[in-house]
Amino acid sequence: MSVRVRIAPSPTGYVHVGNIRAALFNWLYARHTGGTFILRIDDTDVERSDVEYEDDIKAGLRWLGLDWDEGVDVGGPHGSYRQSDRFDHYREVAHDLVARGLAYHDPRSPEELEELRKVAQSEKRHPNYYIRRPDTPATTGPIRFSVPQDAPVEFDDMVRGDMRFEAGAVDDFVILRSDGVPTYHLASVTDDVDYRISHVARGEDLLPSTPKHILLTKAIGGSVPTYAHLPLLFGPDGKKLSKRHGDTSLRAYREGGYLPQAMMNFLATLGWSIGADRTVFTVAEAIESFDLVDVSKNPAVFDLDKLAWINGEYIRAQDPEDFEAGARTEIERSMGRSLAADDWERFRSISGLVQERTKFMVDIPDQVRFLFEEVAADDDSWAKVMDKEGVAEVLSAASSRLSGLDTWDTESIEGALRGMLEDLEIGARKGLQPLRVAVTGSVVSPPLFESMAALGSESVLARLDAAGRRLAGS
RNA sequence: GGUCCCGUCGUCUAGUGGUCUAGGACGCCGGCCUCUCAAGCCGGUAACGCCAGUUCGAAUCUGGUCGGGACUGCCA
Repeated sequence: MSVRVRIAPSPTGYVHVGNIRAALFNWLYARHTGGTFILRIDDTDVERSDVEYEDDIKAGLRWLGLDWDEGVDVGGPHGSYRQSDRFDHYREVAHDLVARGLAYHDPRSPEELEELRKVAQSEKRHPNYYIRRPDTPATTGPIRFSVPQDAPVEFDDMVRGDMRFEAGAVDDFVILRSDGVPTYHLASVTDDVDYRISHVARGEDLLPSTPKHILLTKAIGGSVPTYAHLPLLFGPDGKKLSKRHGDTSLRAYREGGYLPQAMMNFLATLGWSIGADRTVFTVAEAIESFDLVDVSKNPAVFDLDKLAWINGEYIRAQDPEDFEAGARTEIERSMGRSLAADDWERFRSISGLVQERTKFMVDIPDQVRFLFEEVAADDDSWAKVMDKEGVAEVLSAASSRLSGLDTWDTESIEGALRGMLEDLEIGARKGLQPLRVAVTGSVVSPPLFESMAALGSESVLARLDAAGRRLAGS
């Protein structure tokens, strides 16, 4: 039997990294087994669903390279792959269940049900002990599935092993709301059956719902898929990763200077390991060795420090041309203008040095802004190195040394400035920092000689001069 | 309260009865390199929640206990 897996996100918010991790595992499993990866949109909650969010989901998947074989946009043999298009079908399924005596209309009010739950709780019974089929049949109210009480529900979960739920612990859940809209349980199970889903790999938060899904699947005559419940992603505080922890939406990382390959790699290490001594690996390698049965049972904390490190690893490993192209995008966006030819050349002459020290793509503009426009030294940098004894001498000595240069390149600049250090009998640290601040506007910058070479003699000399004047004036 | 899940360094994990005085990675600390910042290199820090039991032998098996978590809706 061929593997058919799906992800079924609800478009009720920007796609969460936890859902993306689940998508990744499903995708890896499909690619590893040569199976089919399906994208279905679970938009039964019409109130909260929005196309903007569906677009966000698709954009996120595309960004990461998680291509789907069937589903929204790409189509397939099973219709639209959007649940809101199939409401009539779900209603038929629900009413058919009622006709066969496997489900029933529940005429009780929410208040009555609430009361029953309270009673059950006070008696320390299963909370839904009393939420069962009333003695007298009704024809109005939401439709509940009548949970068979004769046998426990058992299944073998690919990550958790043998699972067993007592029938009495499963409540008669609603499958069709009184307004005729199907619930998640009905729509999801119906689709999984119709689409011939073979494996359902989803978050562990759905584990308690699984017995319901199995029972429903059997009731509508489908074959039960193999389940794999993935460990949840936690925030630093050990609670389910949520908005409270800041950036839980994939979009935040897409816009935050992270490389998609780095994100993929990081997500793959959460709950899965490719081997004892490896952390960084390619997508192809992950596909090669991934299997749902190897997924860990325990929850994983989403560690931003490690993500940042992996991102740096990927940035340094990028092809120089790719890095430059990505950097250009960031720089132009930050500066609000496109780079002129000479701007671009200046950047390219030190791009290798920038690549080595970039952790996030969005940090690039600040590192090289001095190449494109005049930069005023920030107060901290100025106070730290310029308000010191002998700085004026350093500035003028450097200026005269540099202005006498015939060739303007890294070697000659370094030669000139080393000579200056000897003349002044001061160390490199003390003698070069003022020049760095004067030229780049900051105590932190790419290497000085290369930066000067890239900027050009005219600008360098002018900035040294300007710094000297600012020093004299203060 | 109930049902269910989980428990190896701060974090992600390797580990399936002996090769574990528990390995790797991030982080952190120290050093080297060095024009700043990174990167790189070297070294260090730090864990089998606890108690019984099984066994010649347990991180690995069993029971209990403690701790954490998810679910408990006409949301998904």
